[in-house]
Amino acid sequence: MPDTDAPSLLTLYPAMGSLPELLPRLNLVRVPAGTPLFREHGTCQGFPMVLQGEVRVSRSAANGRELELYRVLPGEMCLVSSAGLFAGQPLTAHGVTTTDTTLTLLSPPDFQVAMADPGFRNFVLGLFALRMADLTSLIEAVAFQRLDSRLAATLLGHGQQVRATHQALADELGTVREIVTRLLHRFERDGIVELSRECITICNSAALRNLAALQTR
Amino acid sequence: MPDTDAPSLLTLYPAMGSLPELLPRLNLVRVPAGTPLFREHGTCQGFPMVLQGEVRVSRSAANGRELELYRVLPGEMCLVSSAGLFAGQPLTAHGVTTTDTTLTLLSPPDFQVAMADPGFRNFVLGLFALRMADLTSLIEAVAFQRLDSRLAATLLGHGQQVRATHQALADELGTVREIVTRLLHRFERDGIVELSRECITICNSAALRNLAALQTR
DNA sequence: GCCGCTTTGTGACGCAGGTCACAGACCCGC
DNA sequence: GCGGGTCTGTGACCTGCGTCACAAAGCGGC
Repeated sequence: MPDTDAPSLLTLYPAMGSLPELLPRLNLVRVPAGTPLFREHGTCQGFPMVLQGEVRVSRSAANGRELELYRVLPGEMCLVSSAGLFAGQPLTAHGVTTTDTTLTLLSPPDFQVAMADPGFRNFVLGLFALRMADLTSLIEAVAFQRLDSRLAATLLGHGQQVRATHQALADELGTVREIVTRLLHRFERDGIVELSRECITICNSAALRNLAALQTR
Repeated sequence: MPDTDAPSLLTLYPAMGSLPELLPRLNLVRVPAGTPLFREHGTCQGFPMVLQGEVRVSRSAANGRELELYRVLPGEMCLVSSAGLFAGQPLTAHGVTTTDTTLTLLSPPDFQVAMADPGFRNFVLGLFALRMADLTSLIEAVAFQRLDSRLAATLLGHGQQVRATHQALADELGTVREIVTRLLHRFERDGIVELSRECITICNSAALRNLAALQTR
């Protein structure tokens, strides 16, 4: 894992520039990949800001299936978790780091202070807007797109070489392992990907993009 | 349509109490049921606040199917439409009034002014939080619940007598008319509802609640 | 090499939900 | 009452996706 120094907080969160008084109170935390940061029904301590790494936010259902809602990248904040702080408490999702991650937590009172700043305010509102758009797109995908289409899109979002188990992909899509295996083999048969253990190599990304393009079910 | 005077803005939006300077700039608009307020890819003029009535926010897919995202009730604001103002422009949903509706529009500059007030800020953040929770619940429903379950829940949300066409219910659920008809007849056969043209009477709401309760598919 | 783990492959089977192509039923205006 | 509309009913059929119950790889430790 290439582990350079974390880029400075101000680079990723320029809106904090006008809030120098808060900076000393932010202590960075480094956590390894796979650390659970919060889970459903838990309470939320504050507003996580990611400096480096990635947080996977997903929701799991009764039957043990799971579905990824979105990922939090450096320069973003995790709003689902913080959303609990405004209205009814209980979190509706859980978050886990996918890689080694550096983050910091803005306490609720500090958040209030920060929100008094117009720049920070617009930053947060922008994040909210993006998330809402993400979620509605996900709704549309789940409701109207076929799984092969969604799997194609997911693969494209993981680079040329996708290092993931079929189960992990299933959890991302909200389905089960067998289906992912089946679809991947269909892709392989069509020369779109090559498969090996925990590794999917994309051969024909044009075809994948084609599949990913809206396709009713 | 029982049409009393609209309750005062301050009753529904107490957070506006500390912003008296904005009140004179808010002019109320009355629109009839079925008025389209905004559509996807449109731009957004401002932040709609509903005083009376209801706005249905939904998203439609390529194949002509439609899916309701949520409804905006008096005392709320429509955030999907306003979200476009922060980040990338294009709206991802469209909104239509379901009944005669009274609303007012907060212009973007006025919104900025309002957001400077801590009370209003928390009000807006609370709404965002609620919407996010709504949307994630919808995602879970669409991904993991069966249609009979979701239909049951939808019926329960419409009072004792549901006045709606099967097509309208289908649009709410993101499915097609035939399926709704089929499921409703199953409900009728089981003595849960009684059917007549554009009207569904709930006989056994306990059974409906039972159906609506999480049920894997 | 042996053993136990995780990951993958596979085929039979079921079923919810979507599609199509209708036929009635009801409603309203003329 | 007749003819247009919008609603509703229905049955045959298809298919994506999930379930189950396995078997076989590959990988690692000892």
